[in-house]
Amino acid sequence: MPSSLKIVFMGAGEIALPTLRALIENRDAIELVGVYTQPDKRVGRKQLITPPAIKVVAEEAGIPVFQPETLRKNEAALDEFKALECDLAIVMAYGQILPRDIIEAPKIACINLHASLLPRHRGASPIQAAIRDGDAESGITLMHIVPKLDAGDMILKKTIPIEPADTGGILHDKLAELGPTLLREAMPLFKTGTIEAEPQNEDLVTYSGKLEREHGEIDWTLPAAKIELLIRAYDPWPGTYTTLSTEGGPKKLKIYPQSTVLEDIDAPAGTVVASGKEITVACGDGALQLNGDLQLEGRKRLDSASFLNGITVKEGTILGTS
RNA sequence: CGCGGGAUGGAGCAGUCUGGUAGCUCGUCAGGCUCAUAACCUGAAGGUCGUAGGUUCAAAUCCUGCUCCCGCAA
Repeated sequence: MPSSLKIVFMGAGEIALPTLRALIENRDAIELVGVYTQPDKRVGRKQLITPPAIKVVAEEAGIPVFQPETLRKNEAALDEFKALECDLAIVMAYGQILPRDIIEAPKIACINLHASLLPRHRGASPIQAAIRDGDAESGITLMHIVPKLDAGDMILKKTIPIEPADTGGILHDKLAELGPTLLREAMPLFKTGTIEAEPQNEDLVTYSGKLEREHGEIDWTLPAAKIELLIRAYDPWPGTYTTLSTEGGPKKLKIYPQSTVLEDIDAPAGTVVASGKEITVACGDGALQLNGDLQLEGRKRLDSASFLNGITVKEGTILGTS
């Protein structure tokens, strides 16, 4: 009788939730001995201490939760991890680079679910990068963890197409649902001990770093098609914005999907060339008709027609840093 | 007490500094024009100005408490 696998799950991002839930529901076949996630952090306007959703779900299921600030050069945390004596460590959007000692601790393997088709888009923002770069498809890759970030040999992949209406948020949710499926297919491999893995082609590697709010500032000198991708890729995080000068001074203007690329418009980048129920902005190549919601700093998010009822944006207005 | 903006007919805003008849864009309804229209013209309905108190002859406007929303920050 094969004893059930002892598993440690490590994750922090929302994308890991369906996978964690699947593991919890599958506790007949496996033994979930611990869940690692990020420490509680101050969140929101009120700066309330908020636990990660992963922690809430794990605690509801009665699974021990660990939230070390870091695992690097942390003897106590390392001993704690080893004491769990797990067979398998499953990592998904954990937000920490694991030191070698942790990687080598599990008896069978330390594996990672990464939200891209590796070797494309290693790093912290693979979902946004896939849309931003105009990829035709994305997916989840299951791989072995090595000390180098997202560079391990690949075990399994699941691919889905990127639809024209997909935003970072939509694709994120689709990929999150892929996690449990992928794991279900992979689990038998670990039980039998035969794991075939394919090395990544280093020539095809791309990286996408952690995104900050400032990355969402629109550079109107880019081609319209590029900006359209950016607006979709960065919704809902980090969001895209430009600057609109008002009587009260320059204000941040958030721009939400969707938008339409128009050809054959010749005007300086950032110029509003049409203003009706929506505004059209000239870009480095072509122009972009902003059909999605707009939101001015301090105001509510509005559909573009409502927004323009109250705030007039005349043709000829220049958006961006003035 | 992290910093800041806001709450005004159904929607979005102006008016607040310098108290004195409630205004704009849109929507709704009715009528007109038109082959026709989401277009255009005319008219109408619809507001205890977030909430509680204070100052005043008089408060959307000045003062104070409270609630809710949003931008930054994390």
